[in-house]
Order: sequence, then structure tokens, then C-alpha cells
Amino acid sequence: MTATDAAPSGKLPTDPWGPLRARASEMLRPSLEHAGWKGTVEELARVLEPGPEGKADLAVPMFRWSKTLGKRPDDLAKAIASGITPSPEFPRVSAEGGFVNFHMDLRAFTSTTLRMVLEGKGSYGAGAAKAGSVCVEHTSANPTGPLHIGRSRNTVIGDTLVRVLRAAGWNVVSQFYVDDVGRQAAMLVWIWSKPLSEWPPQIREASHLPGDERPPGLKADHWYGRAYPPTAAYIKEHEEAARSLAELSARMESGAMPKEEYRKVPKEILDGILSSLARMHAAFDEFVWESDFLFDGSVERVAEKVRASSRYRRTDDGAEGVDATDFGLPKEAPLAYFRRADGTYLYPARDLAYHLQKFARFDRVIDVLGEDHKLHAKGVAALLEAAGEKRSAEVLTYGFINLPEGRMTTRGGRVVNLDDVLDEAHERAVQEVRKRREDLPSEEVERIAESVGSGAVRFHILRVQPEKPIVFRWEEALSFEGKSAPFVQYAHARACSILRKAGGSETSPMLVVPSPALEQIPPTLHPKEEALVRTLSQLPGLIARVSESRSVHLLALYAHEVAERFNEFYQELRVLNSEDEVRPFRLALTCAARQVLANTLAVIGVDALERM
RNA sequence: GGGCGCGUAGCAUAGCCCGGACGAUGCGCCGGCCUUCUAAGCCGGAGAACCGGGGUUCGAAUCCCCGCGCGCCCGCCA
Repeated sequence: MTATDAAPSGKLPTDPWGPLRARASEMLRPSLEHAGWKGTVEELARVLEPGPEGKADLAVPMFRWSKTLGKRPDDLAKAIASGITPSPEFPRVSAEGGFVNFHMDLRAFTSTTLRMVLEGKGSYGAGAAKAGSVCVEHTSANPTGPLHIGRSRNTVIGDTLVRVLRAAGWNVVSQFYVDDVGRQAAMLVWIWSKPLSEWPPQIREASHLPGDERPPGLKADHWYGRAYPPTAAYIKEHEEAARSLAELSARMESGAMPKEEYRKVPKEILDGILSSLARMHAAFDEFVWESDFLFDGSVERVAEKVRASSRYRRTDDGAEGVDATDFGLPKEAPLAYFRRADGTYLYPARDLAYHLQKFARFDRVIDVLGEDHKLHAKGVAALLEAAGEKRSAEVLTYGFINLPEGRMTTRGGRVVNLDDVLDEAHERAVQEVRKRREDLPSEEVERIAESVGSGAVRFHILRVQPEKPIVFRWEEALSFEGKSAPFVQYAHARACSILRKAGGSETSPMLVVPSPALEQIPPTLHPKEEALVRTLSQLPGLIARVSESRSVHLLALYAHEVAERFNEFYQELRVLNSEDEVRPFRLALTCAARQVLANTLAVIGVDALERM
């Protein structure tokens, strides 16, 4: 993003389609009422749909009213259409095949759209500020080792959601919930609190640690993470080790151990993970440590609230839970437990305390979770209700990323680490850039390659609807052509190139183009120009829709579509050496396309490059 | 066995929530375009009656039912 992308203050965000939809409803209503229809403006607004290309800009099917109004759909459409007085926005209203078709003034629409984009700049597409606040929790990986590509899907979906909600006008806080209690955390303390020389040889050997000191180039998550699977395996096989781990775990949960001590390794691993995520342009506003809920008494407090609920159940031996069958738990196992018979609290108890804290601060709570956590989420929902919280968390789940050989397993060693993917993507991108740009200094090559590589990875994961599983294949993940981030970035770079030559400087593109007045718009638009304008006009509606439906994958597909429309436009039509009558318009269109590409890329967390 | 999700050209995906006017896109395949704004691109072509079967409807990829296939889950783990 460049400095000029900042929005001028005081300008209200806008959607070119807003006024048009409103106008069409107003025009339609009297004519429909004349035919005997009774209904609301809201109903009309819902029925208005974009028509097929060339046939209508907004269309209204008459089939649904045909019976009640006692006319054949096509006759009804004709009657309605002829009863509508054309307006400046819609100079023509026609009927065909049972649809009433509104035809807008394309030149005026083009002018409006370009002005909104060019004046809105970085805020084109953004929605008006919302009153409420939203907390988005995502990633929340256990800090036991490096992040694998599967978990990074959580980050991509979550971080994009954060971005799109912000664009839509919400006040958003992103949170990473860090697990620093329980068995997994204890295991790290157990092994790393002794010097390597005192480790069981089995673990030492299987960990493949090069020496006693962490090599300077090796990230903490990889260094500490190497010992984790062997340690877990060892503890499974050795009873005395399991016993000492249990003791350690109990000591940690009792509060006897200072948190600096048990958080030391997780913290370092977390930092390693975060530096990987930073390469993907994902960052967090807040970190919430699970152990805090244990020691500040909040788990006890929320447990008391739950006990007062009619859902509360206690088993014969003293374990505690709530009945959650109406939240989707199976009848055979209806209880969502929060405390063991031995009196220690379970993970859901801390998660409940965490969620209550979220609801105390935020109006909306969104959790991004792997599909393996669906049932757990239902249990927490039941606990929340039992604790007296009326609202419920919006849970967004996603399918796993599998390998062609099957599911990823850390213990089986069948994993693909995010860092390895990013490194490989970077490497390949360097080669690609070198191949076509011998003139660039090497540090710029590196910079471009990093943006291209991480963008490609992020886009590849984002473009698939979250519910669908993904099979990770290197060749597909690292493709730089077609439906990919580099394709979009390339279109942006080409736009910048044109704008540099058009009158910007050698180094920066000409981003300020006078807002196109109506008289600058050609009397008839070329189909490629029209298609591009129409696509550019869709961003505000899309951001509003995605922020509601949370279907973030649509943003990636839209980015591709804008790039495609722009590519088709500039390959078919000259911009710089075009005739004087169309040149200002085409420049403005190029400028607007660049802006929309930049804004869309920003929402999906991919760098908009000025050259590549 | 039960619950939730998914099933669209050789492969990978969008469209399904809110049924509508010709099923879209990418990879791959075939054929073109670098002496004019970077070929990570563009243009043209072949390729699917949308898992199967019923139903609702003027109209179904989209809604309902029954199958089949795949994924995830069904712990006093997290």
C-alpha cells in the first residue's frame, strides 16, 4: 500500500448499486400496486436481482406473483413494464420472458463508479462504521512446535475475516488463545527443564538436535518442537516418566510454579510461530493465556454460575457437567463436562471463562475452529447458556488440509510445515522474477519474491470454501499463474507500470487522476471497458455480503475476476497511445482498476506490488 | 451405528443460504499472439444434461425425501 491509498477524511463510503436498487424499487412499486400487488419495499429490494449480461442491469421475475395477480408471467411483466415511467437512472424498462428488466444509463453509472473509486481511494469498498465490537479468535495453536500448513488454514480464514470485518466498519479485536496448562505444556517443561545431557537417550536421539546450543539460524519453534513428538512417545512407554509428568502438571496447575518458568518455552515457540505468521501478514491484537483463568479464580466463579443452572448435572462419582443434548451432543453422551471427579477442571471450564470474558467486552464473538472442534464448540455453547450468557459465539469451522498420502500426523512425521512451504515459495518466486527482470537489484528481487511467495500460499488456501477439505499438492500451492495471488499482483503491477508512464515519475505511478466528469466518458463503452467497470462496482456490495456471511473465499475469487477483467481490457485496448477523446477515460479506468485491486488485495492480506 | 459437512468437465474450484432467462473460472489438452503500455499475460477451440433415484414447482446444480461415496466427530484429552 502506498501513502496515497489513504482515504480522505470526511468522505462517506459508498456503493454504486445502492441508489440504483432503491430507485428501481421506487419505480416498480406503483406499477405493481396498480396491478393489484400488495407488499413492502423490502420485499421488492430482495426480489431485484442482477440480470444476465446484455439483458438487464436489474431484473424482477414476475413468476412469483403471476398466480395471485391472475396473469401469465410474460403478460404481467409487459403490463408492469409499460406502467413504469422511465427515469434518468433507468431510461428504459422492458419486459421479456416474464422478467421486468431495468436498463441503467451506463455512462452515468460509469461516471459514478469511477468517482467513488477514485475519491474513496483506500476506503472504496468499505462500509459505514458499525456500532458494535467484534472479537475474532483464530489460530490458537498449541505452542509445542512449528505450525503446519493445515493449521495455517485457520490463520488465513481468521485473519481475512478480521480484515473484511474491519473494512465493513466493525471495530475488531483479534485474539490468539495460548494453551500453557495441561499435559502438552507440562511435557515441554518436563523435558526442557533438564540439560540435554540428562535427557533419556531415546528422546535425545529421536529429536535430532544438532548440539546443546540452538544454532543461530534455527527458529525456536523448530528447535524446541523437535523434542516434542519423541517426548510424547517416550512418556507413553515409560510409567515413571508419566508419573513425574503428572506431578509436574499438578504442580503447574496448583500455582506453585511461577508462570515465568512454565511459560518460557511456550513463549519462545510462540514467537517462532508468530514470525512465520508475520510472513503471511497475519498478526494479533491480543494474546490470552489459558493459565490466567486458572489462577485469577475465574474458573471457580463461572463454575458456580453453571451450578445454579437447570442444565447442571453431577455424576455419582462427582464429575460435573451440563446437559447439552439440545445443543447437539449425542443422547448416549449428553453431558458437556467441565470438572473431573477428582476435582480438577477440564479444558471447557477454562474455555467457558474465556468466552464469558469475551462477551463482557465485545458484542459479537467469532471463533475460527478446525472441524474436529465442532462438538467441543457445542459443549461450550451449552456451558455458556448455563452460565447465563444469552448470546452465543459464531463458530466458523473449516476442513483439514490433507496430503495426497492421507492425513498429516506429527508423530508419524508426515507433516508439511508452513515455514517449508513459505521458503520453497520464496525460492521459486526468486527464480521467476530473475527470469524476467534482470534489471532489478537483488534486494528488490528478494522483496518481490517474498510477497509473491507468501501471497501465493495465502491465496491458495483462501480460495476454497472453508467447509471443503483441501489436498495439499506442492505444484498447485505454488502455482504463480491462473487463479493465484501472483496473477492478481501482476495485474496490479501492470496497472502501476502504465500509470508510471502516463505521467507519474520513474518510481511512483500516477495515482491522482481527475475524477472523470460525464463528458469525459465516451458515448459508447467498449465491451471490455464496460465489463471492467461493472466488476469494479461490485466491491462494496461484496465486502458487505462477506462480512455477513463470513464466506471469505469469495474475496479471493473476486480479486481474480478484477485482475482478469483488467488484463482483458488493457490487452485489447491501448491506454497510453489511445486517441485523445478516450485517453483520459482509459487512464481513469486504469487508475480505478489499480485502486480496486489494491483494496481487494489488502482485504485478503496479499501485497499489492508496484512492479514485478 | 449416530451427528455434522462435502460430492459440479481429466484434475481443482465458484454458483446452492434467498429456485429463474445460455452451467462460470483455473490447471491440463489442441491452435494462435512478444519490432507499440512487463507473455506471471491475451485470443480461439475441444471437454460436464451439476453422485444416483424419487418429490415439490410454471421453472431445480440450487428446496425436500431415500440411497451411495468421501471427510470430521462421537473421552471425566486439549
